[in-house]
Amino acid sequence: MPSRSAVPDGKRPTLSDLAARAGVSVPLASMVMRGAKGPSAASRERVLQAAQEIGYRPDSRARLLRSSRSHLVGVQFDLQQPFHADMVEALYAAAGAAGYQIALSAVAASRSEQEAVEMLLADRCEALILLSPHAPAARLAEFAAQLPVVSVARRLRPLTEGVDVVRAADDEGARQAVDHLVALGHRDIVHIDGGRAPGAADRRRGYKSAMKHHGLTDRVRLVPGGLTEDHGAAAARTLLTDSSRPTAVLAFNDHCAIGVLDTFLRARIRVPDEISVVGFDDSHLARLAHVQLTTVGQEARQLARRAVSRVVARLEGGATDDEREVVVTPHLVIRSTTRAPCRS
Amino acid sequence: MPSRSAVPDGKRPTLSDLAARAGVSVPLASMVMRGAKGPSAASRERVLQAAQEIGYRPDSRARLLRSSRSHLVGVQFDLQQPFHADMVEALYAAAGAAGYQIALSAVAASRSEQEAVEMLLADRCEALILLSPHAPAARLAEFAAQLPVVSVARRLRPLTEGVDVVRAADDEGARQAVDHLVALGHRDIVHIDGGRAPGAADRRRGYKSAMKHHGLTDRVRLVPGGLTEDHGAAAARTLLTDSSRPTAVLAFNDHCAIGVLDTFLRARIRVPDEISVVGFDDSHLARLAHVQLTTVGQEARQLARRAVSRVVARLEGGATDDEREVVVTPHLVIRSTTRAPCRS
DNA sequence: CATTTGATTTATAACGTTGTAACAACGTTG
DNA sequence: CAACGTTGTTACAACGTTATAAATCAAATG
Repeated sequence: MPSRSAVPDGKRPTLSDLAARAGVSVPLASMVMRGAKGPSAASRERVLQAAQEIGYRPDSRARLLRSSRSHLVGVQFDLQQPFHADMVEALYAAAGAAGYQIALSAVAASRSEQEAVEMLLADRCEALILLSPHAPAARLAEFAAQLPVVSVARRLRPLTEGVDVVRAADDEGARQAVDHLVALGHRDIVHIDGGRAPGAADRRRGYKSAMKHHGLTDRVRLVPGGLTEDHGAAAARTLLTDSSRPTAVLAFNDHCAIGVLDTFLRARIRVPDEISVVGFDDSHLARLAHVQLTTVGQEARQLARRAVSRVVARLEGGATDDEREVVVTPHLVIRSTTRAPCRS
Repeated sequence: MPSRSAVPDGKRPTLSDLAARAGVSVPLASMVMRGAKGPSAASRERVLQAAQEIGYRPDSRARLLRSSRSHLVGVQFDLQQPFHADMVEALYAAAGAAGYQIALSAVAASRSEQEAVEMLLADRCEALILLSPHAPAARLAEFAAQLPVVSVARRLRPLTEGVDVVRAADDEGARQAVDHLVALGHRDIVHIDGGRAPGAADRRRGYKSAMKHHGLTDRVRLVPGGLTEDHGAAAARTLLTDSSRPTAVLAFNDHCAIGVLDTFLRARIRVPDEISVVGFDDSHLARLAHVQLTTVGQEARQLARRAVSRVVARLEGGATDDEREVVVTPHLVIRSTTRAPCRS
């Protein structure tokens, strides 16, 4: 059996191995390793040198155990949602900047939110950031009784005690999309909605209010849709068999928009020449070279920053109640699926 | 400020809080919580009751610190790769079944593999499972000197000391795709390759050898491609401007195949009526309702199982050197982008 | 020279858990 | 009745780290 490290017995080297090697005391080695001020330049040098030699790495578990603060934020995300991937990346950055670490726990078909959260709690996280949690508000409230909880992208109404919400302004996003289309000259703008999905009601409302604002109340048209390509494709087929075809479509999200695009492509309807399509989320789907979907961006970076700063505020005592719900303004990402209608 | 738990001072309840509440000693409470045999039914009842009341949760960090074994496997994955999402899900299941837990560490544009691994090591993982690692073999070898390392989907040649490899048989996958197309009656089968990407050489080889096996050596045709939709689209355009168009295309991966499909669709070439397309990976892209791509499945579940059992073998001493490289046979998933050619 | 100061370093005690060994309390057995 | 298992319980020490306070030492002061 090959040796696993520079320490004879094959165990992972500890602070006392390090201290012994450097010829100093354990606490001093500790101070050097965590960059505390105090040790002289010479000692620091010796310890770091020794650390290099024996391949010492601090054991974060022991560290966290000792200090009452763990500076660890648990993040629950869904493996299959591209938007969550963007969020997790942004969260790493935001948390790091605030001096916190992140513990990931994934949700998937075979792994429930319950399991995911249990694990984060066992890991001694100081706070939870849940991406689009599906758990009932009551369960979230239970967690919130133990530690700060932030729900990202899932709105809670009424505001649940102790659970902060950070989300995009879905209504505002839909409004921006409509404004953009109207500015291009569109009037017959259809919204394929998301039914009972989180955010769907807001997007519907934003769509309607924007149409009204542009004096197009009589052109408002909702087609039942959903979250998937299939929903989009089905809705698009409905539009095709229709006598009066709209000149623009605002889909519930990118997935749905992709289904719409594909159906149109197969039906030989050119996008954006004959009809414009707008999605929602700015997921990586929208950015695919052959898709280049105009879409409403959710500003993952912003959402992440706000979620983290909310958590930090709660933990470090700067939380104010007027920020229990943080709403981030989304912004339209204009790509190649929108253009002026060929004739108005 | 609202109270955060059932314990007065707002701290997370510990074993001694629990023991005090239940009127027993700390070790006894510990035994109950970890389900050890010994405590009487009455004590067990009392402790569990108390745990319920004060919302006690074992602190996994303290647990792991105490016991020399952590039973923790670190998994490094790429947030943006759908195939990794499938693998992570399968790994949770496989590790759980083997009595191990998983610590996730993500790689993304703003987070390097180096950082990801550092964090896993600090977390006291006993082994690493790296999904398609890009780090140079030398770095992997360094890690392997400290703990068991498994590289999934990235082949290492020569076999790096201490690093196990678990991967799909890329050549066999390509072979299966060609066999399927030939069985349908295709003879002019083009391969859009992946250049220098991991696995590309094997897929190329499998393609060529299968063609040869079917007596189609003179029909072998390679078009330079790559990993993205753009690469596929570019290659497809090359094929379009060509005098003799093939009847089937085997793309390097699903992304590439999607680019091909889209280009054909825009050029009014019907798939699979006029031309068949096969992808590679069986990522969620292939499963999209409007894509339904015939593709070579990588068997995430199998790969995960083998990776975990490899790790367990190393940790528990059942490792044999003849399994340093585990190759899992992929299997073709036939969907709607392949069909017999309209005329041979 | 005794004493204070400031800069380094160290001893000690935690953090929350679990393994080991010891300890009661009990009925059994020779 | 003493020795003996059982069964259930507990004291104690450890895991690797860090916070606190105490100790050391050189230089600077009175």
